[in-house]
Formats: sequence, structure tokens, C-alpha cells
Amino acid sequence: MDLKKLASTLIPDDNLLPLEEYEKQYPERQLEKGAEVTRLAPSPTGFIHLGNLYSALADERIAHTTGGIFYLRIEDTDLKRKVDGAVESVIRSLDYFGVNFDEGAEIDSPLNKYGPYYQRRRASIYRAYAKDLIERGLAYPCFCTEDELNAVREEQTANKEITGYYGKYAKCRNLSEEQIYANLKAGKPFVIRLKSQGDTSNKITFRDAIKGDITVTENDQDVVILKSDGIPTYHFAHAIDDHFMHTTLVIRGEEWLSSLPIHLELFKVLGFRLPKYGHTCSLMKVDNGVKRKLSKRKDPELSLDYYRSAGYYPKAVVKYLMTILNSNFEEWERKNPQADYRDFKFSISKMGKSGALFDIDKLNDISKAELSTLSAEQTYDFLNGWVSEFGTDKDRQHFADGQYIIKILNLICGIGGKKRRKDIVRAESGVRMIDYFFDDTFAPDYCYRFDKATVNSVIDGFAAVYSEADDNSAWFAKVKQIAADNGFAAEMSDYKANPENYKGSVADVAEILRIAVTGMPNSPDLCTVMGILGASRTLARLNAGKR
RNA sequence: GGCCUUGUGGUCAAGCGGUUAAGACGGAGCCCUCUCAAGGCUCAAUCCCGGGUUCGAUUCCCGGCAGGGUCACCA
Repeated sequence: MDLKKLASTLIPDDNLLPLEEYEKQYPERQLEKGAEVTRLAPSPTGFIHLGNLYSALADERIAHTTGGIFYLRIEDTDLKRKVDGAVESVIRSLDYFGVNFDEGAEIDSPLNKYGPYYQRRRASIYRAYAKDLIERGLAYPCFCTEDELNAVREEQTANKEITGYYGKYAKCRNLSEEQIYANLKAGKPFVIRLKSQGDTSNKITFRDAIKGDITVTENDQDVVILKSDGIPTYHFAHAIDDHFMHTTLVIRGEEWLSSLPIHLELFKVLGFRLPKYGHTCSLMKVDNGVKRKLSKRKDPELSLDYYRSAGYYPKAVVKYLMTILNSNFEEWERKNPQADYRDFKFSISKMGKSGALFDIDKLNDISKAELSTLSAEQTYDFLNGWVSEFGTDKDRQHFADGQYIIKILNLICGIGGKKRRKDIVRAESGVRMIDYFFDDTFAPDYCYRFDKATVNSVIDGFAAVYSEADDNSAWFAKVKQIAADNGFAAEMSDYKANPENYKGSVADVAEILRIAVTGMPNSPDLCTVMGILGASRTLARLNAGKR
């Protein structure tokens, strides 16, 4: 068979360059020894999720701790799934979490010398290489229809055989020249398949940068490399792009592990040097007692917008991801509490081999700790940013008075006190936490644990002596006095020694006052709360709090 | 089902032939304390099972079992 003729009949494009030209066009990158080139290669199917961030963070850290390059490539070979604005969304979302690209699609950089970074715009390179494979007898046209393929699959399934297009099932593999041209003449659509040279009885030991040694068999599937629309499949585009973009380390989800044999064969057949691979484990969750991969459809916590709208501090999400990405990160952080997480020596060998369950408690803890490192002003800026995007109109009115909010935050955060408080987990809960400082969102729950007469007597007694000028100890002395006046123990030690002698302790008295003023049995330092509210509002609330 | 892969407390996990089997989150308790939070201290809780190899296995080998992934003209 005249393969040259076949190739140019199948792929008649006359704008294709000789293969060496592509090599010249994308020369080796000039980087330091040990520098890794990594990439994020999403398909523009919608919004980026936590799993993408997880993987992107690993890519970004590895590239940037080795003096390498982290680039963005868009795998838009499946136009059915394309969503407008997805690329911008990927960049914006990652940027919000502090993950930035050096090069790639929609990235403004002088480094953009390996583009185009959209696969659809690279069609000629793929076609040139597919053409070459046909000429070399390593690829062939396949005219099988979807129905035929399905029928074969059913037959294979019924016979408990391996499904796919291989061996005797590869009907078009040995089509005669006449048959091929007859099909072409009849206008039958075709795909280009790899003529696999592999044999599944041959085992290959492969070293994965994350998973370690894994054993796979050679590929024997005649996979599609060019779809009927002339656009490559993922496998083919991956081999060509990562070769010409000079990716040194491919980090991708472990769902790709099973198609690794295909990639191994493709790199071999194309004569490309194989990059290193690191297959990451996926983030899991327990659902109805079953452990499963976090799903884009079912799990809102997978969406990055979820973290934004809930008001998680972006750096906290990143640090949480770092703790599951590199198990020694937490330890390092405790030793270097002031250091930026970027100073941590990220190591791909420390990445876990099995899927981690997503742990919201852990995230909350990290978020709380992270927020507690901010000043009141920084906290205000963060909360205010959330409020302007996700808050209510009332929130926005409240936050317009920055000085007042900062006064509250100083209290909530315990700034200036002996111990820094860690009350705020995320912006949303933080904003709700201070609602009681505003009359229009003050929603008291008068859950007193004492009878009406006692409550009123305590409140009246305190209201009569309250002075805004009192410092904490003077204030507390008055509370103790009210306690004594109403049959409560003024000293905790007295109460503990003889609880039966008292109605309760000074703590119970403070609770009554706290409920009246804040509407809740728990709050930060009551004396300071009253100070922030001011005398007139404090007195008004005390009065309103009587039963 | 075939193939690949994983298996240390509830969760994330150190460990890499001999350890009282780290640490963190979560849980319980105590202290502190006007409550809560924070902080300090303490406690409970783990090597999937069965065979080997070995003086000795959480660690090495084999076999089960359980979990995960994957079997497209999707990526």
C-alpha cells in the first residue's frame, strides 16, 4: 500500500510543516538544572473546583521552588463541553487563592513562546504528526460507526473479554487499499487510530513521582488519535503538547493512571522523551457511610465559590490544602510560625499515596488561626470585602462605620488583651457574630435561668449604679455588689465551698446582665461590650431585658 | 468482572526489622475564668485479616478481605 498517498488523502492539509520545523519552533527551555516545568491543563467545561486548586497548588509550588515554569494550557478539544468565560474564571479563581501562572492562555507574559495554549489552535501540529504516523504505517483510518463499536463492546462484555478496539476486534486495522478508498469515496466519516505495536503480556514497571513504582502492561488498544472532526483526542494532544511545551513533570489526577500505557506508547512512537509523571490522589468524602470521590455535582464544598461566599480566608484554604499535599507542612509551620507558606520546601515525594477525606473541621481550625494573625484593620478589610460582595444591605450599612466595627473587632479578637481570641472562623460567621452590636440586627433570646423577680432586681440594681466611666475592675466590683445584694455569692470560691447557701454565683448575675445586653448567654468581655454600646444603649437594653 | 492502586486512632498522618507506635484536627476531662472563645495540662482511641521469612514483624513476601480508580470519536 502506498502509505504516503494514503496519508495525504486522509490529511490533505498543505500548510503542514516538516516535523523538524516544529522542533525548531519550540526549542528546549533554558532553565537551571533541576527546574521543573509544570502545567495545569483544564478543559474549559465550567468552573474550577477544589480538586483543581489542590493539583494547581502542587504544580505551582514545585515549579516555583525549583526555579521552573508553571503554565496554563486549555484542553478545548471537546467543543461540546465548552463553557464561555471558563478560562478567565480559572485564572481569577486561582489568583484569589494566590496561585499564579508564569505563562499560558490569557496570561500576559513575555514567556509565552510555546503557544498557542489552546489545543484547538494547535490543530496543524497534531495533524502533521498524525500524517507522519500514517506514512510510517503506525496509524490508520477507521470507518466504524458508533453503533458498530457499541455492538462490539456488548459482545466483548458478554464474552467477558476486554473491551476496546484491539486484535481481531480492530476491524479497520487491516483494511485493504481498495476498501479504504471505496469508503472514502462513499464519503464515510473516519477517525485516525494508532496502530498499536504493544502486547499486553509485556509488563512495564513505571516510576510515578507520587505513587512510586507501579506495574502496567503495554498498550494494545488502537486508540483514536484524531477524531472525525480532525481534532485530536486527549491522549494524542497530551503527548504532543507536553513534548513541545517541554513539560518536565506532569501532575494529574490518578484517574489518568489507567491510560498511562497509551501515553507510554504514544511518546515512544512519536520519538519523544517521556516526562516525569505524578498522579495525585483525589479528595474524598464520606457520604452515607461510603467513601467516595468529591463530586462536582453533588458536593457544594468542592466548588471554589463555596469558600468565597462562605468567607473563608483564601490563605487558610491554601494552607489546608498544603497540609494534605505535604504531610510535613504542619510541622514546618509550627516551627516557623512567621514564615510565608511559600518558604516551605515543597516535596513531591511527601505527597500522599491514598485519597484524603476532606476535613472541614481541620479547615475551620486553620482558618480561625489564620484570621487571628490579622490586625483589627486587616480583619475589617477582609470582612468588609466579603460584606460588599455577599453581605446584606444592613451589613453594608453597618460596615460603613469602619471605626465602630474596628472597636468591636478589637474586642472580638482580644487585641490588646492578654490572649488573642480566635472567634472568627470565616467572614460570614464573623459578620453574624457582631449583629448584636447594632440595634437593627439585635435579636435577643431572653433565656434567663432565674425567676422574673430575681432577673428584674439584678437588672435594676445594676442599671442604677452603672457608669460608663468605670474600668473593668470597678465594673466587676459593682457586679459583685449586685450579686451580694440579691443572694448570690460574690466570690466564686465561696459559692464553690457552699453552693447551698446561695441562689447562685456572680457568674449567674453576669449571665443575666449579659443576656439583657447582648441577647445571648455567651459573649466576649461584657464590660467592654457595654463600653462599645455606650451608656444610653446599654441602659435601654437593660431596661428592655426586664421580664 | 478484567486491569491498576491503597489499607497505622473518628479524620490527616509520622514510621521505613527491635519505638512507651510522633504530631495535628475532632472528642472527653481538669485548670484559668463574669459566660463563651482562646490558652495550659491530662485522658480515651490506631498498625484490615491469615499464613510465611526472621531471634524479632506495623515495617519484607504470599494469600485473602475491604476501599478507590479505570475500562469513549470526554477530558
